[in-house]
Amino acid sequence: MTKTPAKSWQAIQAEVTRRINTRIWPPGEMLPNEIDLAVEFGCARTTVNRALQALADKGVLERRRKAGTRVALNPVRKVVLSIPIIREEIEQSGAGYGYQLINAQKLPAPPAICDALQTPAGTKAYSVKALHLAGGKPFVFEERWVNILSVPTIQTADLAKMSANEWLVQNAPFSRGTLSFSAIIADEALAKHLTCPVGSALFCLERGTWNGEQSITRARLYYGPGYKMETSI
Amino acid sequence: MTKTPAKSWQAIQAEVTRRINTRIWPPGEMLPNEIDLAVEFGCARTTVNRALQALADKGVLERRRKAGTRVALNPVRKVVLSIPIIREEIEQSGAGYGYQLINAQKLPAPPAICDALQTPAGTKAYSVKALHLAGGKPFVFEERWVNILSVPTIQTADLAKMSANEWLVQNAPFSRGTLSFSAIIADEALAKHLTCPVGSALFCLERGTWNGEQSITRARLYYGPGYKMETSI
DNA sequence: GTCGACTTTATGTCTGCACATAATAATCCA
DNA sequence: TGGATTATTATGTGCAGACATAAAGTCGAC
Repeated sequence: MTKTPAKSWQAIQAEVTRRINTRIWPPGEMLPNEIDLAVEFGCARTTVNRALQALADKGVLERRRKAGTRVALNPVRKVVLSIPIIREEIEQSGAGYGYQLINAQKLPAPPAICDALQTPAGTKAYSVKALHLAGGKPFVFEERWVNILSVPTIQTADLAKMSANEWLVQNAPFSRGTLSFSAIIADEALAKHLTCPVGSALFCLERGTWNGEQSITRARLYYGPGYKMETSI
Repeated sequence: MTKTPAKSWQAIQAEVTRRINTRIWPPGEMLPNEIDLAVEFGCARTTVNRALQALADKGVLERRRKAGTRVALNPVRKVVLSIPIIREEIEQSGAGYGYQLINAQKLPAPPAICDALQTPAGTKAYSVKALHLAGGKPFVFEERWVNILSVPTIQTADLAKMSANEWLVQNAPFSRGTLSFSAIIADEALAKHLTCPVGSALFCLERGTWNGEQSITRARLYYGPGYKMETSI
């Protein structure tokens, strides 16, 4: 067996990845325990542990106490997706960022929203509609409901100057959230806001946030036609 | 200052998260260095380091040598998205999984594909079209091109029995890949395959994989109307 | 004053050791 | 034989100490 001199845990990670990719350790294969690997690599077990844990986080390895470590049968299931901050995303593309508040008002929330916000049916919530512009053109249409039981102060915020998202980030902490991606047909209202044809396919990102058990907000971001959200593995 | 007895790095992570959420450390705020935190928490610096690193990985903190650690201005940008294995996704929903090969043949690849596969324009590639069924109904339509310069053996694979994805996972290792999500209008061909109306909005996942500098495959998965890809933060 | 070289500092990582924990394997007893 | 108890084992985590490294700050030469 070839001696593999390793310096850092990243080097070990790379070597393990290489062995997986070259099928030295095919999917499903058990790999030697940390102590043996540490001996082989000439380093401390802690270092091996760190490398393997990182790979397990990525979903490349599956580890169980006592059972040991094995190569995941379905590699590459987990991807780190950076949810772009709209402003940054636009500015990085070189276009100027613009923001336009369409309206913000307290309204009786539709049943689906009351359900999502966990408020009694018919409760009022704060509705915010806004447009994010790239180079003066509509880029994302934002449709948001804010739970005024959790965040009453939003009603006094000047959302024409600061986007609801930025305001919430600074004023309403949250502990967990959900995200979903879907495709949706542009109806007349959406088409008008995004100045695109009715019937276009829009990429939709829906986000809900909670602070503990309290629901904060629920937002839908409709991206203009042709938008792609990209990431790499 | 209140003494915070901490047991594990997860507890420290939780405490730091709490301080961020409650604005004790607002966005942009510098936090004490690891040594001071270790003293405060009554643990080793290693333990603090681990907690903070985990938070930095999540995008909650920004760390730079010498500069120190600060609360990220734009929290929660990074999300771990588990790309569902179609078969598992369907089986988990309780529906039976079905797979149907539509066709697999060597064809001159369109320019966009040659470009993506990094082969000379007009080169032939292996085209695979297939359908994944949930409970007998079309769920995902898969349109794939495989680089036969990198993976010639795919031409002899029996893709009626094993999906191209599974075959590739077992036979063609890759070192990196790209993913993109978008929304697309169902044209006649797509509508026919997915038995949905022409003009439906389809969620589209496009994946490209490479082994080193060699391109392996490029696939598009078209999900039926109404599909949502979900994750939580 | 400006540019480089040196110092300082906070994080990054490694080591060796110890003990905790989960899950399997082995054993024991009814 | 079968079910519960105990041992074994691989990973999970903690600690103290050391050195590495990047980057900000400082100081000196010109």
